[in-house]
Amino acid sequence: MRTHYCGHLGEDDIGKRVSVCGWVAHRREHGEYLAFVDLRDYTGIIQCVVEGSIDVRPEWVLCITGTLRHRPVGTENEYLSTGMVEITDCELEVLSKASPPPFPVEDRIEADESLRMRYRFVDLRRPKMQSNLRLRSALLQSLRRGMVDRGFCEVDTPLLWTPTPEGAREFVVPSRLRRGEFYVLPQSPQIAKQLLMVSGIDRYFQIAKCLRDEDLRADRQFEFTQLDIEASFVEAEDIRNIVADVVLEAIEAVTGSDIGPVGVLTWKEAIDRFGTDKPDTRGGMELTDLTSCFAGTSARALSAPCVKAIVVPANHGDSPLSRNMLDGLVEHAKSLGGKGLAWFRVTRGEDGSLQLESPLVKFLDDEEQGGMVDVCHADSGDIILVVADEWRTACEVLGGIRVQLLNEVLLGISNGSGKSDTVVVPDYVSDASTASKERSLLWVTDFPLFDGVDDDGNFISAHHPFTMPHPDDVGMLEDNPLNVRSLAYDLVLDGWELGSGSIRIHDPDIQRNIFRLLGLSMEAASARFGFLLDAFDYGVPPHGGFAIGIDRLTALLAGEQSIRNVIAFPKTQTGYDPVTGAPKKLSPAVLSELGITVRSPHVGQ
RNA sequence: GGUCCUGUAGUGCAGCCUGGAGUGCACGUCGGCCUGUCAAGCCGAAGGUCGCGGGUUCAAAUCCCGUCAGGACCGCCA
Repeated sequence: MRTHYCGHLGEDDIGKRVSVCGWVAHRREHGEYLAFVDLRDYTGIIQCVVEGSIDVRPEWVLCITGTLRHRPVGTENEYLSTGMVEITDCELEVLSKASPPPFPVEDRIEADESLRMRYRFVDLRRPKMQSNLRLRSALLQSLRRGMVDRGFCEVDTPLLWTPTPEGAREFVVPSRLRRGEFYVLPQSPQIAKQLLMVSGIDRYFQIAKCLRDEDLRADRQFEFTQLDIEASFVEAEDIRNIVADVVLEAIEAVTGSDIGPVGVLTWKEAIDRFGTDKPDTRGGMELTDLTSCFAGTSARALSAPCVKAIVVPANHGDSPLSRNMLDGLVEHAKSLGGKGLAWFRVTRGEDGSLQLESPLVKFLDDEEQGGMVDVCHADSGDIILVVADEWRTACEVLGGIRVQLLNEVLLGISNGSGKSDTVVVPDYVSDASTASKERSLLWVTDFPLFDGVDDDGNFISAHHPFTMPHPDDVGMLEDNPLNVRSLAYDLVLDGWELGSGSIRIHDPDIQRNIFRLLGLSMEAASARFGFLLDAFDYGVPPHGGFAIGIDRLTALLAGEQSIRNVIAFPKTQTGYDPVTGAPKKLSPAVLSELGITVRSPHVGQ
């Protein structure tokens, strides 16, 4: 049926009789004797010349057979990859007619997202979405190749699984054969892959679907894809090197740019300097510590165990933020859990000295004001934003403000889908290269082992209960557990957490101790994942692993702000699938067979 | 569970603050004209539950309350 793809035709093919298949992108009729049809497939668009009148409409599916020739001099189209040639003497076969599409199949038209979701099959025809899906495919292929080349063995693990202790809500699947009992869909293949280490698989990987019943976000869907990795007889450094190599290779393969090497920050440093455990190190505005400046301050707003600041640089000597924007930031700080946000405008007084303007200035003595300006290296026109609180809260609130400023106010990051006003069908490789620019790729290491204490006084795993404590800190497990670091590490790209991993506990004594601190009795532990503990009795190698979020990596490389744009059929924020209408009610017969009675919502609460 | 933004013709918007006839723009659709366009051009036509419900008012797209849907975020979540 087809001899060539539309976008592949070029001057080398001139003179050939060709057949192309695709969708009508545009049609231009010039009366009775001349018409043009632009036919589109995923590779691009080719112009076909029809001498006579035609009856075709946009998005009809055609097979066009004709002779390829040079376009007449002066009619070439430099914006089209096939713009030097055209198909003439066309025979048109209509393979399928089509209703007018609900929105134009072009990148340059911004269609409403809910409409795009409902007609996803049309949306995916758009060149940008095509390039996103193909970028994802190329990325997966490269990652898989990288793992296989390093001796990793791809193993499938079950989707019908058992509850595991990772903390996220799980999707539940009723059993028909064992009425009243349930499977859950895995939040990750974590325990399965640890079992595989006991089995001597040595190096495992899987491109795995993970399912978590948690609220959705721009970077979170119920179901997402991870490159899941586990290896035996390794240390954290080994895992990190493998992951870094594979990821850098894959990024270079699909974008053409080498963004290595991968930086390293400890968790404490990341929080201290950037106020987040997933810092985007681009854009400056690191956090400055002002605690010592306000050690004995009488300003109640700044009297706290920790005082942190960021300096927003002057914009051509002028204040970078209006009063309105500052008010917005104060609100944002509160929504992030801060008590507030203090701001100070730095100005130059009549005598040439730097002065501060702020509602708080009257509460600060000269030494405090001068100290703040000095420590911040602030200059006229700058704005100093200050949060005073416990160390972690102060850092994290200011970190959230920093992200807000970098994303929305200062950088004005484009979403990458806004196209220029050309008709070039973007080639996914070159498009991704354009989007890559400068990147911030780094490891965050030395996470705390515990995140805090729950209401019952038990410690909460920061990662999961099988994470190995840092060997240097094991002595603190009894006296000072919250300061114990773990052998867990995250990979962070441009401020997005790309993945995380750890060295696992393989020593039963340490594991028992951790369970105890987590408030998990051995009975409770063995009820939940006794099969893993059993397995560990039969010869467990030291092991550790990692998991990389494919959706996020693809979105970043594609220049997309939401992973929905790199997933073929995503769900909305309320978990609805606009294409199929899922989730739906089940018939009483089906429910009965499963032994399930549905209580209507809002009853019995 | 919460905060914020959006909802007007098939599509993308303007109108809303400051109430006065569904008021307008562009694209698309349909019809006509047009032999080198490429987001073709020109002429004409059709196309509306202003998301939905209630309230205020002589009068509501506009103001108020509620609700639904989509989105961003907090909580939650590797």
